[in-house]
Amino acid sequence: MLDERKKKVLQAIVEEYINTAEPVSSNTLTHNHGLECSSATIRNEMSELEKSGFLDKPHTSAGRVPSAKGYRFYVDELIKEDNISIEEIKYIQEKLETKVNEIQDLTKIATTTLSEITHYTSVAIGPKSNLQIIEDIKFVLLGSRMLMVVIMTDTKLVKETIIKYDEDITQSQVETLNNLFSSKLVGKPLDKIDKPMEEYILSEINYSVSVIKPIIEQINKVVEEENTIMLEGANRAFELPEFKSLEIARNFINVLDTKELVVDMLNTGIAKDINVYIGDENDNKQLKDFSIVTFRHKIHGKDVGTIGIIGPKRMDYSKVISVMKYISKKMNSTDNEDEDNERR
Amino acid sequence: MLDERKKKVLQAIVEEYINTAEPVSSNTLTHNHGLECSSATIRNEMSELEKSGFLDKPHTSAGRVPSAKGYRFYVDELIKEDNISIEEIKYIQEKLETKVNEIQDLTKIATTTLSEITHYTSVAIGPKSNLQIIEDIKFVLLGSRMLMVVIMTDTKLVKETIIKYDEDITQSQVETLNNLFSSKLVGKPLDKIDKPMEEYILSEINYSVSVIKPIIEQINKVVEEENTIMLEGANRAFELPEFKSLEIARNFINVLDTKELVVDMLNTGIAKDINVYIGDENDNKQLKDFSIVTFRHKIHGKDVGTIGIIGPKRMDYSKVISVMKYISKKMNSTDNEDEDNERR
DNA sequence: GTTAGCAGTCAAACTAATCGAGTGCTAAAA
DNA sequence: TTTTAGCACTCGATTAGTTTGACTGCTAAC
Repeated sequence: MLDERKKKVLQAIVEEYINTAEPVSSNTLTHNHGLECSSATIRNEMSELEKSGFLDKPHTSAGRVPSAKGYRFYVDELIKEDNISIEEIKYIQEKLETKVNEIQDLTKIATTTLSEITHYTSVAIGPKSNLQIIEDIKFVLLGSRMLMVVIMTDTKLVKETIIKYDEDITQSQVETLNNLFSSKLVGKPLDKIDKPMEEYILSEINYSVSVIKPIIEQINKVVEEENTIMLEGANRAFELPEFKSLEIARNFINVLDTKELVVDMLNTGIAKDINVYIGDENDNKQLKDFSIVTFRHKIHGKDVGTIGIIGPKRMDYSKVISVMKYISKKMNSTDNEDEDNERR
Repeated sequence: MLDERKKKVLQAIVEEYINTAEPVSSNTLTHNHGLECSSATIRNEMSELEKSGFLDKPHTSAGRVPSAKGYRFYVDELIKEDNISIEEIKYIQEKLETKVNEIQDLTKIATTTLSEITHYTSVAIGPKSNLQIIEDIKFVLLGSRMLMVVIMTDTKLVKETIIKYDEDITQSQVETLNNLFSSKLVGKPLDKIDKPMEEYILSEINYSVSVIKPIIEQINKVVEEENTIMLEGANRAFELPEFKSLEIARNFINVLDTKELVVDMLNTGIAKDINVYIGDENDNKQLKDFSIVTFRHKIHGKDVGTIGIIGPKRMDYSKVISVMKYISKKMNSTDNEDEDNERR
């Protein structure tokens, strides 16, 4: 499709633009990048690249900037080597080796590290509830009138919720609840308790509906609830020249402030190890000026969360992708060790 | 200190500036506010108010804007009546009557409502740990290798943490832990477990240190941990004309993104029901362009959290303070009902 | 196919001129 | 003594006009 030199020119333009945020002129390329030809030749190449839609021109007498198509080609075809330093690898290793007890903590660490190294804003959410299997469910009485329900899934995600009663709950009631709920729900997907199941549970138990009802309500509520969103380095975005535009800044804040948008953002696209959405490839209009790169963290092949980066279209894709690849690999290997431990 | 007319003029300027965000001229006041004198007279008054430091002038041929001292006087002396509508009262009542099981949920609702009504950004944090008394502590085994510790305090705040083991934990171990820890810690302040106590616990128990150590570590960690920060309506700030200045916008994001700053912000000043910090009254430089209004939510006279508003210096103090007063009153009365219930 | 060279383009930077909202002062009126 | 009308003055904001220079695109020679 594109001959070797055109590829080189495109690559040089993308990389130059990523660094400087200024439209790239034919001259800059002859001087700085190892292209063995004159600016006139480069102009010809640029002109053709523009015709085929890889480049845009802000106006006649400016240089060229990559179009969405240009970035896409760059990401898909032109990034070859990993762009990650030994120091960065060491730093990531160190961070990810921190001992954690809950997956959420690991996700948090990964999200922070990702933002630190790439200097972009990173976000993360947990897995969809109904993809998980309930592995254990326990009731705990706090004081005499607060009852906590704790649910653990096969991915070791722990959800808890509290019900407050107007009358005392006895320890023997708690035992009964423990037995009943674990016999009925363990092994089932973490999902809303449906009517038949509710009826069944109610029929099985010999005391007040007023105790059981709120429990089921609360479980359904906590299950439906989207997982907490983790957000790191939102302030870093403000260092970008792109943020001089108030509209862009506002869109950015708006997106990050709207839970649904972030969830959407992280949930679109499932196919590859690492997903890249460039500018208007995103469905959401407010995201048109941004690019998003995501990956899914898996345990035993099951999703336990999605971590992503949101930055300008002019994002340093090669760095972001490399770092993400490494973190993703590292997180999987950590899981495997755990798995091994558990099997021992 | 200030005669009646000067007060009137100052009040008019503050209110006009709050509405328009434009420097206020002597003319505007004669036309719109019930001041029975000419613009010349007002100019004389303004000039004197400026000399005594209540007003600032952006430049010679602009109108006047209130200085920090001006706002302060306005807040302390000139706001008389409540500025809250029946609709707003109804809305708040409705929201705060939502049945909640945990205080955090109530705090969250209050924070959201506050932001919705005032159109400013609101933040909240929980109480300082060591001010609370442990009322119950329970251990729950999840699966065979995950142990959850749940602590409830006298303010009904619930903290939980998880410890992951490499070997199985038995149910009888859990019982022993339950007995030991509740006998030792219930009634004590929610604080780090000190060395002597640790020694004592270790000496009392007849099985492996490797089980106990991580528990104490985790408890100490979760106790030290600052409470989650709740943040509502950060995007609303971007509607303000003040945010045209990139520096201000960046400061704002920076503050909200730095946990320590938000905690600081909410923790300074404890004296009054409602605390107002105007511009550089704040210690932190990054807050110099903002004002902060906070109040503490109490149960049985003990702090259970601080809720605050952060907005421009040109904040609608009368509205914010009125709404906050009402929410604060309402939250306390809700607590009292609970208290009554519990005593019944 | 490449390149030197030159005309043409256009945003950005600079300059000058004008406008007008607002003050401060003075002197007369109340 | 206080208030007010009136006028000169100030100074940022706006507008228009000019220059600059970083680009491209084309042409013609290599």
